[in-house]
Amino acid sequence: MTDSSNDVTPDRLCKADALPPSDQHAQQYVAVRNAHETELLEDYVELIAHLLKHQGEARSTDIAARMGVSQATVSKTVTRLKALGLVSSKPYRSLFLTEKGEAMAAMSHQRHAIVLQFLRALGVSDRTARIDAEGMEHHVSQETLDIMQRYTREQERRSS
Amino acid sequence: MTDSSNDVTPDRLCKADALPPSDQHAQQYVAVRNAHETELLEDYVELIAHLLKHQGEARSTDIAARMGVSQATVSKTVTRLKALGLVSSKPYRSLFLTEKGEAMAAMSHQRHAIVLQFLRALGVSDRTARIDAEGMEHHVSQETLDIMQRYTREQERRSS
DNA sequence: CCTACAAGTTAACCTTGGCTAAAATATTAG
DNA sequence: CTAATATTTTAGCCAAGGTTAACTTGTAGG
Repeated sequence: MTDSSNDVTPDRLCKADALPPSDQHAQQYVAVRNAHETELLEDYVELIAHLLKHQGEARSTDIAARMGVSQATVSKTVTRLKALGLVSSKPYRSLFLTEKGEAMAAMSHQRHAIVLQFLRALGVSDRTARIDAEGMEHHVSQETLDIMQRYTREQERRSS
Repeated sequence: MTDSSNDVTPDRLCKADALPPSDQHAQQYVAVRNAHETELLEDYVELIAHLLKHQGEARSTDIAARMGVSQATVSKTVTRLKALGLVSSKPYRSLFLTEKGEAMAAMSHQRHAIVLQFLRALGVSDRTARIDAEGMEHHVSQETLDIMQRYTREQERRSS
């Protein structure tokens, strides 16, 4: 029995609780896995962009400190970012973003900002909002982002 | 210069945009990495609990289909779940949750439901809400969950 | 100028979470 | 009961993202 639709399921137990069909359900997990793949890259370029803008320079040391990892890890990840054409740098020198990297950083930063502002508008404390936004940002679709942005604006309008 | 607080930063460019201090910033990423570690485990136990409840049985085949991975992958992950004391099973037979596994499944399911309902209450379409909830659920703190739940109830009250 | 220290890189290792292919075990049909 | 089919497990592979330790390169001070 490969198909689970013709089963002797205790249907009395479920209701609105039912899962979507297998293939559709699988796509959800696939989407999450895909998000995971780019997550770290996005965090890096976002952070690099920020450092470039606010410190004038993006150094491995600072990235390591901010990401909470060792410099060796940064070095390895940067190698990957370079291979992907997101970052450029000369050996032992500080980092720069390619156009592609900048584009990704801008997108990522915008999404991050939308989620963060939304959480604050909802009433979440600053500390928590920051942590949650960091984790959530990569999993929020455009549709939801639009709705969040609308909500935030609505809240701001009211409190002014 | 290890400390980045005494820098010649172009401060005119920032504002509300400033990053938190390095150590605090690092904690955010650490939190996300920690969440990632348990994410998959939670998804598995949640799914197993669901299958047990709705199909009466949790089989590797179904899990593989629902998660969108190969059976070999399921087998390997289940080994890990068993080592962690979340799942029990005899070789070549279907799976069960330990008490610990059931507790985790219940928590995870509740969180999932809160996030999903919240997104729907916000006005996100069902399809998108499902996908986003799947990705977001592991990154939403208790504080935010409480606020989401309150919001959802508020919405439901209004539309009745 | 050269020496010490800071910063970046490399090497060797680990775990997780995927995969395919092949082997072992159940189940079902004839 | 046995043969075909379905399911589960195992083995061997890979990439990502961590680690520490050792090495290289850059930068300041004396």
